[in-house]
Amino acid sequence: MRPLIHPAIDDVRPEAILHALSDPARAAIFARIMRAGCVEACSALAAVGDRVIPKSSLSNHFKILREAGLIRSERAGVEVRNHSRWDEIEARFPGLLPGIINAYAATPAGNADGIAALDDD
Amino acid sequence: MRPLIHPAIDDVRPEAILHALSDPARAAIFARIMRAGCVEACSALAAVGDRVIPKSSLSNHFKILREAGLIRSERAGVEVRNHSRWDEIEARFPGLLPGIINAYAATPAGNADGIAALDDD
DNA sequence: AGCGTTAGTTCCAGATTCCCGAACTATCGG
DNA sequence: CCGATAGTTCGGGAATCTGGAACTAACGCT
Repeated sequence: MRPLIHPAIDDVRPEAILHALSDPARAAIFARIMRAGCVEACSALAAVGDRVIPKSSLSNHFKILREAGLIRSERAGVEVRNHSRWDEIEARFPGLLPGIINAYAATPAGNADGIAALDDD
Repeated sequence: MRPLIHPAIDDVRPEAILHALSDPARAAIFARIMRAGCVEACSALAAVGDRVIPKSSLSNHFKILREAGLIRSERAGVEVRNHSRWDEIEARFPGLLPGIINAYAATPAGNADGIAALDDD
């Protein structure tokens, strides 16, 4: 159980972010973490929309989001607390994340998965 | 040889765009088509950065860009002319493409592949 | 301390997707 | 009709994705 690798902000690559968010389930998870500011992992997110996601897949999704630099995960007792790295990424790649989140929000499927538009908040 | 399918703009899905552009080679190709307004396909784009791309891979890249809704391809004699669908996509998903292109442009690898920042044009 | 429970990770095999050389098709110029 | 050029399709090995099952770690309780 290795200790949760996070890339430095300067090592974050756009293709990793796009790949991570090109899966609607991961985009929905990220939107939820972003919105909540901090969401504990698997148990709280066992479903996206109406689709149930197995624990192992969920664990893998978090890993991909983490290694793309989108979230920061820290162990808090039994569970893992996940924060979005929104501000860091917005500083490095301005407009990237808002564009992506709003694009999903402009879509029926995205809405069904709980991705809502930002309009600066 | 079926006749080049393009999705209607309302059928374009964000995940398809993100997936298409999550490959740096495809992002570079798209940036080039976008910048030139219109670029004939394979022969003119046989290399991205310093990496040579085989014809079959290139053909596949164009297909993915096309089916994601990012470009429109039409046969012109022997060759295929590709146009970016930038305006349509910008109207449907405002800020999405600028965010992505600028993110790549903010990166050494992206620059090496010829992706330059926009700053509205 | 020992046990049960809960939270997540790791392992692995089947399914899917990606990559690219080789063969094929289509169009133009002579 | 022939050759050359532009691009697509085919096929199979490589890489990646998915999810069930087994495993590990941190409590809470007695």
